[in-house]
Amino acid sequence: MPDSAQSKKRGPYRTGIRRREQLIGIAMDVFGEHGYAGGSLRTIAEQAGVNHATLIQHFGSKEGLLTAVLEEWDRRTVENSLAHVSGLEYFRRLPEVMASHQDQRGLLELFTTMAAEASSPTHPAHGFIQRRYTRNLVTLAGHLQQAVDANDVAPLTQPQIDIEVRIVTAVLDGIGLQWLLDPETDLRAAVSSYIERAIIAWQGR
Amino acid sequence: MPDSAQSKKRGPYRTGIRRREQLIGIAMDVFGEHGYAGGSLRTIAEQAGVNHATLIQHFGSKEGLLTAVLEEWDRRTVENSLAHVSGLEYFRRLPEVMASHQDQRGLLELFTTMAAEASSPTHPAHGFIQRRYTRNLVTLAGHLQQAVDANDVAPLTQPQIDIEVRIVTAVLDGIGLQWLLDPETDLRAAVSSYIERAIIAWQGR
DNA sequence: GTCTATAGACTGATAGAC
DNA sequence: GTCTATCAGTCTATAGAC
Repeated sequence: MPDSAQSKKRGPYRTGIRRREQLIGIAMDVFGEHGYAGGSLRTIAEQAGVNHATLIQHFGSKEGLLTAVLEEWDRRTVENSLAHVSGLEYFRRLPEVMASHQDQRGLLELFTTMAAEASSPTHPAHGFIQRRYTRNLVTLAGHLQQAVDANDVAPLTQPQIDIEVRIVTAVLDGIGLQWLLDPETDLRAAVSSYIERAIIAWQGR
Repeated sequence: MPDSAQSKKRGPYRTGIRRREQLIGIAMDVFGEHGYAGGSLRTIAEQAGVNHATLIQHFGSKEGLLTAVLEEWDRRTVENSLAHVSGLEYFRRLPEVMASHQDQRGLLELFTTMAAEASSPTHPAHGFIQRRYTRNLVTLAGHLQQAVDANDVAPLTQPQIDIEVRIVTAVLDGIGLQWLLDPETDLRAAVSSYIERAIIAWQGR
């Protein structure tokens, strides 16, 4: 397991970082399953096999842990799937991206639960989720605009683009929720069905 | 206000019922804003100006109160909007129905938060929400099938119908969430935009 | 029908031993 | 870096007075 050269001097430092990542992973599952208010530090600590005070030591507070969890989630979803893709191809990839969530139910539970909970302005993650959605809409709008510029689809006004990317986002969120509630739901087929029709509609004007 | 004939004998009974309805209404707001785990009986009782023990007396337990809230929400949304409409007309009404939610933010918050929270099988409302979604999908599928039978749209297989109504539901849920996160969102325009395109796609095969 | 009082468990957080 | 011990606060629920 240990690197032969550096394990003795930096061992403790390494284990600290790894422990931190492990704690974040477990917190993701618990927050995803019980929400923020319903997921206690003690529950998370128990599943990790550490004391609940350790969590405070690492993250300062419960809200600090939540922030770390959200940043990790952001990092995974961004780096994960959609780099090096742009324009219409970006949208064509979305069914595949959603289908990949089926292997990580906890992540999708976290996202769905936090987005709903954080719609209340008093929730600790409210600002984070708001910024996250805005950024996502801007990204999607950029790719659709790019498709327009490349003549892959017919021209669209800015308000039209705004509505289109909102609908795409809504379909992804809504179908994800339906899959959580009923795993029989064919995620890929539903998203694919919508995207294909949307692209045809964008092209045919 | 009181019925002249019976008010004296049944007065206390009446106030009990009215109080119960008032408590349910306040609980809807609190659960909608803080979720189930985050919305305490004390907070609800405080906003109602009664003791928290009163809530237990009325509803037996916190979960009993949640059940009462969900049933009331179900009753309102069902009776409210879409009776006496069927087939394609049912879908054409949806943008208007969603737009009407803008006057009752609390109800939409409740629905969104509970649906997400209850995706966890351990949540008290899990079964209720599952049945609610199934029933809704069946209703939508029935109206789409009716449109097919009336030759308002081209024939669709059963799996196709299933996917179509899932996408419609997803759009409604997803756009609702976006409006909660950003009240600038044009609910009506987004839903209307999707429904119109969907109907055109259903017709043109 | 609503109240006070209280039980008993759980919460997030702090201090200090090792 | 992780632990135990403990804090004050909050939770749901019960019992009984009025």
